[in-house]
Amino acid sequence: MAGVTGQDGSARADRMTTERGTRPRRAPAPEDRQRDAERSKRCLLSAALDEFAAKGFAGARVQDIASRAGVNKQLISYYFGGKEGLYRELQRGWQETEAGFGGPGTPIAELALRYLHDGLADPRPARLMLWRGLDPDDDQPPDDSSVLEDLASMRRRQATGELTADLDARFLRLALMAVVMAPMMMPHLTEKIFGLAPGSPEFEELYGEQLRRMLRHLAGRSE
Amino acid sequence: MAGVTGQDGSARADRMTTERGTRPRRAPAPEDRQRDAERSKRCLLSAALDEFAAKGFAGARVQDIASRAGVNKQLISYYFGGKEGLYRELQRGWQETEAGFGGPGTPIAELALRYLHDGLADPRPARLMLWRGLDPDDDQPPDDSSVLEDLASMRRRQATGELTADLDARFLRLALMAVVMAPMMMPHLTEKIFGLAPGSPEFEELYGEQLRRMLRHLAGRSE
DNA sequence: TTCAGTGTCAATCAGGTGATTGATTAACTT
DNA sequence: AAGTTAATCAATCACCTGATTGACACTGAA
Repeated sequence: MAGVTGQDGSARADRMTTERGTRPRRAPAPEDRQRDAERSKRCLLSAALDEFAAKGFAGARVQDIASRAGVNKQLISYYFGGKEGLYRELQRGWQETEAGFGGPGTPIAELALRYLHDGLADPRPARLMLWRGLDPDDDQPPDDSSVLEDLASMRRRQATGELTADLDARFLRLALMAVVMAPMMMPHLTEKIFGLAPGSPEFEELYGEQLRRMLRHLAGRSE
Repeated sequence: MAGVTGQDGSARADRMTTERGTRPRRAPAPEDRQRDAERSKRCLLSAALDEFAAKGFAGARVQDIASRAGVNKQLISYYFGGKEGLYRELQRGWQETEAGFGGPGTPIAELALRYLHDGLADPRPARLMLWRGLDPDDDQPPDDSSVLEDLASMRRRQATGELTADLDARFLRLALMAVVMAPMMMPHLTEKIFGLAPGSPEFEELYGEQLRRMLRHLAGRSE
């Protein structure tokens, strides 16, 4: 984290004397303008996802987030109202893009594999969720709708015979989620057990196939 | 936890003047002596388990641990060499009592239910483990032996027909663990899905039965 | 009673935290 | 060209962290 600062007085002086005189004054700069609030926000959010996912809220340091984003740490207060605001914004933004466990027509195995793939490719959101779940003073938003939706979807699959009706839909929902997320939640243990890095293609291939087989075991009779 | 402190100057003065004069001088106090290093250590360890399990290492505060234990926070340094030493000691002590996933003759369902029961009754060790797994700069001890043992046990069960040979033993190990631990790892979500507190007897009964059924689905043919 | 050793604690320390302040400048408007 | 606004940052703030210090009382032995 030491070499990323690069924000001392000299650099500013350079810009003032050299750049200002060199660059054409009337160039608004299409993509690489020096000052871009949106880009700064984006960088901060991305860096925050990294840091929070890696160390949790209590363990993350705003200085590290700012350094990673390449901006001054004060911007966190400026744009998001502080560390906590940034954290909240992160959750808000992710919840919007979350598709829910739905997907009416898609086979459950395909859904699970997609979640597995996404989670292994970028475990940050899953880890963030885990950390939130562990943190007692992290007020989980109600968000009942998507849960109910998922349960309805599960029951539909049971009615179709895609999933066994022998098991409670709620159990199926939680258990399936747990199995899919296990490699992201316990990467150390996973690697120790499988001898493969959870992020490697080999692992995804292997685990995905196992997931498929497990779901076959949990299928209803008519399928 | 607020009333347990009782460590201000006045209290000490009281003890000095009143108690010393009142209590018989030659009473070594069998169980409730005021100064008992072992008891202090025990209280600190218990309080630390509470705090670390609840907030993780970074989120826990030594002052809170000391207050909960009813002793001065300096004792943490005195007995364990600081916050980190206490954390390590906690892990060491727990690892010793951990029985491993073994249990040769016991049915796998019974083992799973036992783990479920223990975990629901006191989720602290499980949560601590979770937190350790999440924390990147928490050096997990190798501890390969128990993992290998568990895998061997799984394969044995597959050979017996207690578990299907269709699935990889490694997958079975991780998946089963994930499903058992899910309610402890995601208590909020669990309660939202089931409408029951993970700690309630009703939930344990329900979840346990589901676990049993799932294992039946994953049983081999001969059983 | 005296005396040393251990258990305990209040006071303090140095370092790091996130937040605030005020100044400076890029980008835009007139 | 001059003025305005928004974006950025260095410096500083008050606070809190875990660790250290130095004292002191309880305990048991002499």
